[in-house]
Amino acid sequence: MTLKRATWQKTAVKEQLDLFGGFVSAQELHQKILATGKKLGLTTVYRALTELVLGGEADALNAEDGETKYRNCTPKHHHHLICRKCGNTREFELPDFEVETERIARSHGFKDVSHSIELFGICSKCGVAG
Amino acid sequence: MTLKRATWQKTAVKEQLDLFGGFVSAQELHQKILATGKKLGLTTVYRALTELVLGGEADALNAEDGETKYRNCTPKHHHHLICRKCGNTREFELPDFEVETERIARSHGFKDVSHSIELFGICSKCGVAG
DNA sequence: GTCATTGCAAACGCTTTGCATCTGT
DNA sequence: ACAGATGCAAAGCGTTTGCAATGAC
Repeated sequence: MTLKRATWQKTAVKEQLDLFGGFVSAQELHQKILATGKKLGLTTVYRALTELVLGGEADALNAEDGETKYRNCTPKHHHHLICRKCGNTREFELPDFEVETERIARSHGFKDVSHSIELFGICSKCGVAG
Repeated sequence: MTLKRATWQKTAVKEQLDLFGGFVSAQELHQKILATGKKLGLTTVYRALTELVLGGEADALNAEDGETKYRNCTPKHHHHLICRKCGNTREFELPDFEVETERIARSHGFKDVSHSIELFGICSKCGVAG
């Protein structure tokens, strides 16, 4: 039996993820924790994040740059609009679509559905220059 | 100036991508081409795919397993419903949503928008067993 | 004949794993 | 004290790059 133990490292990871709010890569999170003066291994951050995702306390998303980004699970499900040039992200909600995806999945006999919706574009700042 | 040259390798990659229809990883595509008797390097497949994406002839998507999947750019934009257990995929369309995403992006000052929508769930076959 | 393209192997970056040590319970 | 957790270093995996040979133009 794999019984979980509370450690300050795991607490630090969850705390920083919470504090950050948006999507962060494991490595960025690691840097942020180190910056607070706490010293812990990158491996531990990965393990803590995996644990959080499995426990439903965090979401994972595969970004375009190949990194896996994590975020604290928020009660209100929202999506991201990401600038291809500067990487700046904005959040938006899709109340109707949440229902729609459920319907589509059901009609195909799928259940226990989750969805990943990301919009990529050029933001107003980068659009002027490029 | 980087002027493009036509090679049978690039043709083979585009041809197989076309023929496949859905999302394929570079490695899968490489295997498929080898299976047709043509011999070419994996590197070449990656380079050909990158070229196709830049040229707007193919789309790229970062899958959950960390691989980058490519597909031929189809006039009719559709999305995927993927089974978490068996990996089986089904396609669906979201005519309304195509417009909706455009609207959302615009309202945030974004332009030149593309979107990635993937639904993950448990299909009927796997749902019975598991 | 030139110069982009190919293809192998080595390099890369992110993530995972092996294993000895440490620590929460 | 025991079993899970940590952290370093090394392995793993998909992808990219360096460079000599090749082939399209």
